Amino acid sequence: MTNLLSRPSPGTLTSIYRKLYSLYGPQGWWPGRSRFEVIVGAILTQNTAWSNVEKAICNLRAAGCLSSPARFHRLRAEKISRLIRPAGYCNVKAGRLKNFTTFLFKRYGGMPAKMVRIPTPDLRLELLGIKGIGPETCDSILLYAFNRPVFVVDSYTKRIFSRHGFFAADASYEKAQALFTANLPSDEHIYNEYHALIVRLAKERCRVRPRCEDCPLKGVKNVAKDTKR
DNA sequence: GACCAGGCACATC
DNA sequence: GATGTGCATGGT
Repeated sequence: MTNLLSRPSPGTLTSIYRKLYSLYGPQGWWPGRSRFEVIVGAILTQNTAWSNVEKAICNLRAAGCLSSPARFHRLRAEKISRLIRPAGYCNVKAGRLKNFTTFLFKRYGGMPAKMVRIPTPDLRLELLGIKGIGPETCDSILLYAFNRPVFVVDSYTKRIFSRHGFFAADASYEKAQALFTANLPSDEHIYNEYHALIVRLAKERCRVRPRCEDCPLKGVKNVAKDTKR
């Protein structure tokens, strides 16, 4: 019971990573001045272009709302909604941000730094328990705000790697994630760059030329043994 | 005017 | 469990 179409040859995913890294270089993810700001960005970027998230974050910064979680937590949802308007879904996201800060204060006294001592699997479950934080947002927070070696699977990753036969297009989040964690060293730096590089690749090429002949992934050997679906 | 963008929750079947 | 829909704005 796997959605994997084939098991990649040893080193395949590493060589793709090297290829992308040599092509694009370090991506410098995640832009954010604090753990809290990274978390806010992770929620704001749900189904939203980062350029629009930046506008919302600028508004929050200018209003002094990101100087501390406490400051943010005191804001009313209506005010947050106004400030994050450029990021879209402002009412929904204002609620989600409030859900997170409510959790943060109830569980950790409003201090993200206190979350660093929690083991990754436990922290993951806690975050997933917050309404508005799904697998991708949760893993983005773990990786980019807390430097945990958790691979983030987004729609680009699914689209690109299913097209190249690594897993079925309808593979679950966990199955897709397992492909990477099982075939890469458990290294926060690699996961950080890999995800960012996939996004870069998708934005730069695949949207324009979905079947481009010079795709960087083309020619990378994937296939060892076929396995059942 | 259509489509897409660094998702998620909820209702329905 | 799978699928469809609402949520919203800004750029191309």
